[in-house]
Amino acid sequence: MGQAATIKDVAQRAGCGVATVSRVLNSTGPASEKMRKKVFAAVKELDFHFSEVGRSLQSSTTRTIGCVVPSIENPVYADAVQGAQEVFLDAGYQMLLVCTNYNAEMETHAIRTLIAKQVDGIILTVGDVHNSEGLNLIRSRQIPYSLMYNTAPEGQISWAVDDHAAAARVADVFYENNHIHTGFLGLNFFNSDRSRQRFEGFSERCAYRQMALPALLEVHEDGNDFTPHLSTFLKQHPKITGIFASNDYGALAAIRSAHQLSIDVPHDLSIIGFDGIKVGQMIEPTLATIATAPRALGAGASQTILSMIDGTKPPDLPRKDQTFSFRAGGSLMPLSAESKDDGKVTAFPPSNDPTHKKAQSKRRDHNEI
Amino acid sequence: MGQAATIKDVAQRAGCGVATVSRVLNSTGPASEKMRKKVFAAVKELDFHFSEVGRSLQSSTTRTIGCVVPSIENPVYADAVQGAQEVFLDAGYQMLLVCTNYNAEMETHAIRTLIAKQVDGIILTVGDVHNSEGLNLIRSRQIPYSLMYNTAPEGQISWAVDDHAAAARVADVFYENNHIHTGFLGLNFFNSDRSRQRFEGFSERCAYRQMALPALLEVHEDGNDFTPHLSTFLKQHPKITGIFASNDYGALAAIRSAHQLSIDVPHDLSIIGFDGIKVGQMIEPTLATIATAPRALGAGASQTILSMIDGTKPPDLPRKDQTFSFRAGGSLMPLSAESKDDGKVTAFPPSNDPTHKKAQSKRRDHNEI
DNA sequence: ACTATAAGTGGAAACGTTTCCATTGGGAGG
DNA sequence: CCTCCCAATGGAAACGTTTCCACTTATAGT
Repeated sequence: MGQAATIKDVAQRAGCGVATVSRVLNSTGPASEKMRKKVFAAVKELDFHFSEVGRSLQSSTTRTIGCVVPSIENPVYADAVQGAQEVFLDAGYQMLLVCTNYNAEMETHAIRTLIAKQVDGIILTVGDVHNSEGLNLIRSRQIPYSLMYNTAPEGQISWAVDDHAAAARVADVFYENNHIHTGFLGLNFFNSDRSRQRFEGFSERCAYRQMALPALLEVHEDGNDFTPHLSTFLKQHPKITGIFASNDYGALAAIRSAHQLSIDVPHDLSIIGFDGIKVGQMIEPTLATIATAPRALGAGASQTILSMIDGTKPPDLPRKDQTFSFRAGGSLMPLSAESKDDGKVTAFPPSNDPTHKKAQSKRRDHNEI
Repeated sequence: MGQAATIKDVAQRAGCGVATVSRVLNSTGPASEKMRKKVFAAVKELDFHFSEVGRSLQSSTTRTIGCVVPSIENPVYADAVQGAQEVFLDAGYQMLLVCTNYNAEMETHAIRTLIAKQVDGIILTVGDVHNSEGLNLIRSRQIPYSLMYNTAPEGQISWAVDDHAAAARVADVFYENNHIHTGFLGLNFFNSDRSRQRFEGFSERCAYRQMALPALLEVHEDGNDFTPHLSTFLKQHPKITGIFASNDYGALAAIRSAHQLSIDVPHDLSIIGFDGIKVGQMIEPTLATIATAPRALGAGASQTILSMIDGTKPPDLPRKDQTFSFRAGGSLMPLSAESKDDGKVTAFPPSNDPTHKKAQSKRRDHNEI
């Protein structure tokens, strides 16, 4: 079995021209039964398979899609990529995957190469949607594409969670549970516009609800040394009873650090995450969070691209408020309304919750250390 | 900017032949300074980039690698894939990713297509390494490949955790901590030879240590209803003090279910997981587990393939006992030696641990309900 | 001044397909 | 028996590269 057989070998073996072989194998033209038999026999004997490269050159179509995401170590992207991949695979496309590690240069280079490889479409999450060289290339080349997890600029399509609205929803939830003084835990705050969007949405709704403006605790991904940061933060902002973390890992880290500081979650401190990773429901306490559907987003983006390719009607984008939902969990607990000591409106009648009082004093103890 | 410019357009614009353009751009032959200037100018004006498709056809090389894994929703594979991808990207290769969802048919089909696309190499995790049609195809075509996470059959290369030895190590750990009666929690037991290998390694070492043979609790991925299974299992095997879960998610689920059954981990029941996922260290109690290095495995497999391609010396496979390490965690606690009531050798002097006694009685209460 | 060499260049073949077009042959309708 | 048509077929061009080879020109050595 030396080198792979080509269509010429088949033609020779079957005693016909290459055109006939092509027609038979692709059922794309007339052929006598006799010839068909001979061709199929030759194919079997030679174990022939078409070279997609030759095909691509001729048809200028590769049945390959490019996918560019920051990292699949983040399960949100991993799920989205997998969702996308399944849709493409079903449609007969394979997927070239590139992880950029949040590096703009890699992003540009990867996209350039994808274009050179003549992918039929690109699905991507860029670092900065308003200033992406790669994205510009794609657009100028008129290659079908869909953004993912980027807030879509005017006239562009993006399958994304509405970070702004979701974060606002978190503010509502805190409000409904009488948490007036909150903090925002931002991971990669300056590296990811998503994190910033969440802070913005959260802050605005807090203001609208006449809650205290959230205090910002910005942390970098690297640290296992998060506990001292949290400690300092809570001392600086002793009134805080709830923390919104910009993603679930941040929320888990916060729970863990709180534990180490003898701050009980949720009695002393409520925590809400973002993303809805699977593990959030497998731990104790379960994580209150914004649940999202990464697979569905990935699948949607894929279908959009497929429909651009074959000209069919693209799927409707989900309504913005359907891109997420709040998922209750043990890390969030209502505060008795009495502790709303800041003169704001009282939405719920006070309830005497001894647990909470104890929690309060505990916190105070801690802060006075 | 209509259709993409080709090398012919450049040649025409620069007033030379295509051969010259090719030589200039690839620095693969002589060219006068004047011509070089003209060519580069033309390239810039036309925004020319080589078509990789045309190149591939001519060079029968695609600078593309195939990657086949069961699923990247499992962070172990996600990390391995990302590790592999980075190495390939650095070497100028991109990666076609296919997730098979543990489906043998998809596996075969995907591999067939990858071969048709003439990938320069394939990195893969197959369902059954002794009976994989796709793997046979790859081998008969003599395409550079490396297995990942499959125990390598004679003469094949695989970057994998030594499941057997790692599981044995878990048995040792239980033994050293005086846990003599153990259970094995197998996820996807019949779907994954990895799970089975772990059970085997664990059982054998238990036998060698003269511990009780582990009871097998087999569960399917689907269930949130794991708690009743665990309850039944523990009633049937009341002596069990330690459970080895075939992966970390199983371990987390076990901890959670134990919690719901008012069984305290680790006081009433110790749990050890497998894989060492990141989140295992972010929760309370932290998860004792077998830590593995998926990124390193993925990177190693990639380098093996790269060296097969360019004929350089491949990296050495890690020594089998270096593919994993035991990571201590709060979910495992030593048992006082006194409770080794089954007449086996006593490796450690008894220590009066009141906590443990309490735990024992608690468990008994539970079992009698 | 004349050759031997080297540098610079372009034409054309090859890679593996698909598809247009021309050619052949046979059957049906006149 | 002669046309006409259509089915069946094969040759060849085209897709975008690289590379072999042949050709021209200039340079240097005698």
